[in-house]
Parts: sequence; C-alpha cells; structure tokens
Amino acid sequence: MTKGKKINVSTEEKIKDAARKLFTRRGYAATKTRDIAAEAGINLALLNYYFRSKEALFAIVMRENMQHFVQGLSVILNNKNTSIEEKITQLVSNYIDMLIVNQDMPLFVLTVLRNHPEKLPIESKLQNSYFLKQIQAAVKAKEIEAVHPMHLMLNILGLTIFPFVGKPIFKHVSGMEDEEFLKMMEERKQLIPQWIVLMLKGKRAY
Amino acid sequence: MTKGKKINVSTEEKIKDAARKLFTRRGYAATKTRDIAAEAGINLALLNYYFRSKEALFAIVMRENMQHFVQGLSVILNNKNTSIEEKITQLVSNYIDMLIVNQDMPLFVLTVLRNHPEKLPIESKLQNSYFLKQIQAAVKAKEIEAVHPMHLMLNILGLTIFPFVGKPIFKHVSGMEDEEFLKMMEERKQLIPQWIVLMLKGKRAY
DNA sequence: GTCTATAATTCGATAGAC
DNA sequence: GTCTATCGAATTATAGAC
Repeated sequence: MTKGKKINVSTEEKIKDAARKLFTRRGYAATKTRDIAAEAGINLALLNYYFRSKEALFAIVMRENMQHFVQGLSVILNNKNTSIEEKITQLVSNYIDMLIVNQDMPLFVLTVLRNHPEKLPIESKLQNSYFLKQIQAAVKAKEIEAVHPMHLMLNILGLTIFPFVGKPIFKHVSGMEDEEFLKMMEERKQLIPQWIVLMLKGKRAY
Repeated sequence: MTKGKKINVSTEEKIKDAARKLFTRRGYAATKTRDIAAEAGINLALLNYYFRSKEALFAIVMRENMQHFVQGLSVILNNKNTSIEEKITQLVSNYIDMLIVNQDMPLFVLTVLRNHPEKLPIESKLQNSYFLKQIQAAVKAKEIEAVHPMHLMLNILGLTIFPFVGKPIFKHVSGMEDEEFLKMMEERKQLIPQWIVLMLKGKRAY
C-alpha cells in the first residue's frame, strides 16, 4: 500500500470525490449529475443507487466543506492557555495550510452561506469565546487599542482568506504562477500575525 | 419626474434590472429565465424578444459588474498627483461606497473569475502602474518596509472586500444587524488606510 | 410589443436486464 | 453492483395570434 495514489478506492468514495470536486468548484446548480458520474468514471444510475439524489449528495459535500471551514476555530479561540497573539498565529497558520489544500472551498462556503447562513455549523458564538474576553481585558488594561472585536475578526479572516478567493484576479494582473503564489501564502503565515499586532498596538506605533 | 422611484421604465430596462438582481445574487445556472420574467413583471417570451437568449442577457450583466469592479482602479493607481497614502484612502473609500450599494457583486465577480479569469477587463496591469513605482521608490528611500507589492494589494483589497463577501457569516456569529454593519463599513474607510500605513512602516512601529 | 401555446432540449431519477 | 434505456419534469427558446 503506497502512500501516493489511492488504490482500489470504493465506488462510493469515487463518486463522493468527484462530487466534492465539482460541487466545490462550480456550485450546486451548475454541476450536473452526469458530470459527476463521468468524473467518477461510473454510470449515472450508480450515483442514485449510492446516494439516492443529487441533493443528498450535495448535502454531504456541503457538510464536509462547512466542517473544514469552522474546524479548529472554536478550539483555538477558547484555549485558556494561549495568548492573544498565539491564538492569531495558530488561526492564520491553520487556515492557510487548509486553504492551500482546499483552494476552491472558501468561495463555495461563502456562496452557500449567502443564501443559507443557518448552514454555518457554529455552536459557541464569538460572543462567548475566551478570545473575546482576552481582547476586552487587554483593551481595559490599555495594552491594545480599543477596536471593535468584529473589526479584528474581519481583518484576520480577510487577510487570510481573501488571497485564495481572489487568486484568479491576482494571477491575472500580476502574471504570478502557482509556485510563487504558494510561497507568498507561506510568507503570510508569519506576516499576518505581525500586521495584526501592529494594528492592535495602533497609534502608539508612531 | 421625481428622483426616487423610476417611473415609466422601459420594458427593456425592467428586464435588465431583474436580470442584474437575480444573476448577481444566484449566479448563472441557478437563475431561471422564468424567474427573471416574473421579477420584471413581464412574460417569458418578451425576454427573448429583447435579449435573444439567457446567455446574451447574462453577458450584459456580467460586463456591467466587471466594469464596476475595476472601475476607478486604474485611474486612482496611475494618478501622478497623489501620494501613496492618498491613493490607498481613495481606493478604499471608493470601493466601500460601491460595495455598500452592490453588496452581492463581489461574490458574483469572484465566482465568474474563478472559472473565467480572462473576463477581468483590466488593461494596464499593476506591473506598469504609477502606484507600484511609488512603492518601489519609497522602499528604496527606506521610508517603508520592503514588502512584496502583491502582499500590499492583497491586504488592501482583502480588508476592503472581505467584509462584504463574509457578511452572512458575521451576521450569524455576531448577531449584528444591517445598520451596525453599515456603521462599521463607514468606520473602515478611515481605519483601513491607517492600518495599511502601520503595516508599511513595519518594524519601526515597536 | 406583448401574450399564449408549444417545440426542443436538458436533466434528475428509475425500471429492469445482467 | 453496474449497466442501458427511458420516463417525466423543468427549462430555454420560438411560432403565431392579437
């Protein structure tokens, strides 16, 4: 059993892999069950034999993608043994690693959530997170600028996620190749936490 | 002729408005010509009478959205009479104003560009922009940190655009209402340029 | 210009043979 | 389990009356 190519993948798995790839890249309506079958190298009837319907198959792919999207978020933000800066570093690093592997995922997730925000599988709201308490305490102690925590989250996620959803634009206007893009994303694992800290220190930076 | 509601809009315009709204919100495949006709308050046959096909109508909407997306970019970035900071401030302010009015547009544009990057109507690449020359000069003069200009563009656009594509998430995890969201976006017109300047000043901030 | 009716095609799903 | 063949609904587009 070699590590590389999967050998002897079950038909069910082949269909799910094909569905994940196409649904994630093109969305629900633009993906035809015939395309999924062709991509999986099987017949259309078999898709319904295993998954009953297009909708059921989509639900599986969606749940997986949503899970990926929020995975770790809650754990990292509620860890009582890490500082604000450590949380930010972990968050950014984890996300970038995951986004490199699942480049089409964020646009899929954002598109689904636009019309169905309730699909976001988030239990503990940001409101109750330990991270928020740490921020509020640091503001009170005047260690950081008083910024709306939502600005902070928007900044962390924006700096981290946007390059992946905007990648086609940047390849187009910069002529960048995939290799260089990856190198930049690796750099951002270090840079984004530094930038965020600068923002938090705020005016004292001058 | 009052300023507010359009009175006596031509049928052609009514169809185009309906198409813009639905295509931008749901994408090409998920939008049915019947829905557009219903939204426009006309019959399905009329849609084809005016626009020949769904694809032709979509092409018009897409071109408009793309135009909005890049509008001003080139003009602002190549203005020889404004500083780096002024360019950033203008860029952010213009974009946020536009995004507030066209909240569904960025996700539409990003989705289209993922599969068709060549649809981006950009003439002068970032490579040749006066903005880039200003950055390079400032780096040489040690006025700012040596950062890859692409990081800078990713940061400006990420901080500006991401809140709008991630809005459903943030409404969901924060319980925020539209009014407060708008207030925060107005704040960001001022905050983002400040943050970007802090990033550019870099380590000297400590 | 606008409508009703319908043709032509695509698509999701199932029946039934092997 | 897997396939071929096909049904039925949905969807784009057009013909033709007014």
